[in-house]
Amino acid sequence: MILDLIHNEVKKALTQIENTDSSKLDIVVATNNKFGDFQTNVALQHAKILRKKPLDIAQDIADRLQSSPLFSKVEIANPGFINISIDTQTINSLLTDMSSCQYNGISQTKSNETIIIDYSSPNVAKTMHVAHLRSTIIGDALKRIYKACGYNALGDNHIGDWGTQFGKILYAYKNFEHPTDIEKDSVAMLEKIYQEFTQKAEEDSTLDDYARQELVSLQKKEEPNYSLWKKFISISLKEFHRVYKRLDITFDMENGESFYNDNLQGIIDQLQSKKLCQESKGAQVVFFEDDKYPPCLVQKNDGSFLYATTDLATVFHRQNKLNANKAIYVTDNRQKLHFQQFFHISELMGKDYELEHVMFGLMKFGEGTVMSTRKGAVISLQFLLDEAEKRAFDVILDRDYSEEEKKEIARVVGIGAIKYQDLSQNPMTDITFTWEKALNLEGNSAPYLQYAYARAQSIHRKFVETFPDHDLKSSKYCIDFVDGGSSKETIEKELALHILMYGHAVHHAKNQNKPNLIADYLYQLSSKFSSFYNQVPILKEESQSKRGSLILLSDLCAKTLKDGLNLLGIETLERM
RNA sequence: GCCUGCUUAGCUCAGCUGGAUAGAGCAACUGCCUUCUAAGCAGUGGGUCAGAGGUUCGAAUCCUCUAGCGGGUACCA
Repeated sequence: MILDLIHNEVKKALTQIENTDSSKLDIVVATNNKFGDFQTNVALQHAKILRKKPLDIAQDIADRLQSSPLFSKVEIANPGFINISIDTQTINSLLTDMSSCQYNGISQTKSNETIIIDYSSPNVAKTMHVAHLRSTIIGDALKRIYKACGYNALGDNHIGDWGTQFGKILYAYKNFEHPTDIEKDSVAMLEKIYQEFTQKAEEDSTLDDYARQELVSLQKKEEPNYSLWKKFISISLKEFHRVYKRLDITFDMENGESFYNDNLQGIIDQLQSKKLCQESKGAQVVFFEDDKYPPCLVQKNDGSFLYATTDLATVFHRQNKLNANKAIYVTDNRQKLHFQQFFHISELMGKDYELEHVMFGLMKFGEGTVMSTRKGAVISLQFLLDEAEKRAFDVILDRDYSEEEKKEIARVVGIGAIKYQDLSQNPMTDITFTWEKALNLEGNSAPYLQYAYARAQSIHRKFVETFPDHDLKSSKYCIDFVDGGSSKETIEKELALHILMYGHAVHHAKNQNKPNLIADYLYQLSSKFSSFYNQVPILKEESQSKRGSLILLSDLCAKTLKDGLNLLGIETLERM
């Protein structure tokens, strides 16, 4: 909002000058406060077009900006920067606007577009482990961010509930020994017999044939396989949902792969009638023009379908039944080619909305952090969360809270820390898992942000207690920074300006599908608040009106922290 | 082979469509708890942005090449 304001003002000035192009106009926060609050390099960009010296152009623009009441100072600097200082009255009025804004300064999209976010997607009969964290948490954050910007964002959990592995599981379940009480410790049991099957099949390949028979029987919906399959799914879902609940993750729908079974043949028919696929080595294959991508199989030579087929069916289900305007898939970057292929195919088939693949890097494991399904040394998500909560609990062990409060604090801090360490990193880069980092509760971590919030809330409580007659509703922002002001005034203004950038940060994160941009913003916000906290004792401020202004600023900062953390799916605490 | 991604401080990572002195956290070191919560604040040290060219007023960022590491590449998802 503040940027839009400046943007419009500069644009106005620019249009008064001939042959300028305001489409490239970019306003950024000044890199150093000696360069004012914001800066732009439009003059430099126009030097060539206008065939003038950049400094002259900058001067011309600056002259036109001087008269704006929004700015207190407009200066030019070599080689052609324009440095803009915001008038404190402007800041005060923007803060007032933001305080009363129900969206906390996040501008809302006018189109009521439906965005499907496809994330998490665990496989039935497999334990969720740390590597599943990324898709789940990033997808959930994206959904929250899109919603905050006014979109109709829907989460879909595309569960892996179909495929060849079920033949193996069925065979193993029927023939291997396992606890009869399937409800107990069940996913672990299913996983165990699956591993057992894999081992035995290495020695005895006839097992694979038996598994195939079980699969065919399942595909024909024959009993008992069909019922068993349903049971495996319900057991798995039950366990997944326990984890989701702990992580505060929700979905608007959970259409697993099997949901699309009845549409798969239709996809092949369509591809064939449009001559998009052809038979090759007994399978149905899509070839791309100029061999842009390697061929993509949509039906195996035994007639069964593949990943790409299901995904194509999903694309058109979302188009026809959900009226999607956009679908975002959150998966790891190894699947890049697959997404390129089926995105391209769906384009040829007449897809009429936008598809986007948000990829993230692999989770790697450092020394001493073994990660192997075969060796059974997996770090389960449950275990990781338990550890995080334990670590958080230890920090407050001696504090004067009830046992129940301590548990709640440990829960919020522990889960928050796990989420934050993932979300604060650029999704694209590989993430190296270490216990040290995952359970870090200091520095740039969730507790740091939660702590800033809790401190602000604490001030608020004490403020109300100490000044019971103070009417907060009649308080006004009165930041009155003057050039060369004290460090108190400087940090106050810096904090205010940063708060005003919240809406921009959220949209930036949305446009790039990078929640870490919000994490970054919030870390800086907390850091500025912590400095402010140390330098400006609000309750000691003698002027009543100034005191009122400071508490409003602290409150707005707290509100923004809470709002922003919520976008990352991280809870806040009133005390910790 | 072909396609594709990565390489920034001792470690883990930011760095937006090119902009002013490349930033954080951890680790190390120095101060600060009778004052709104020290999960904190203030500060110090630490860099050939893998290497070489190019594009231009200006490059960690864009282009080309080289090296190292990773991922993908027809019946898995």
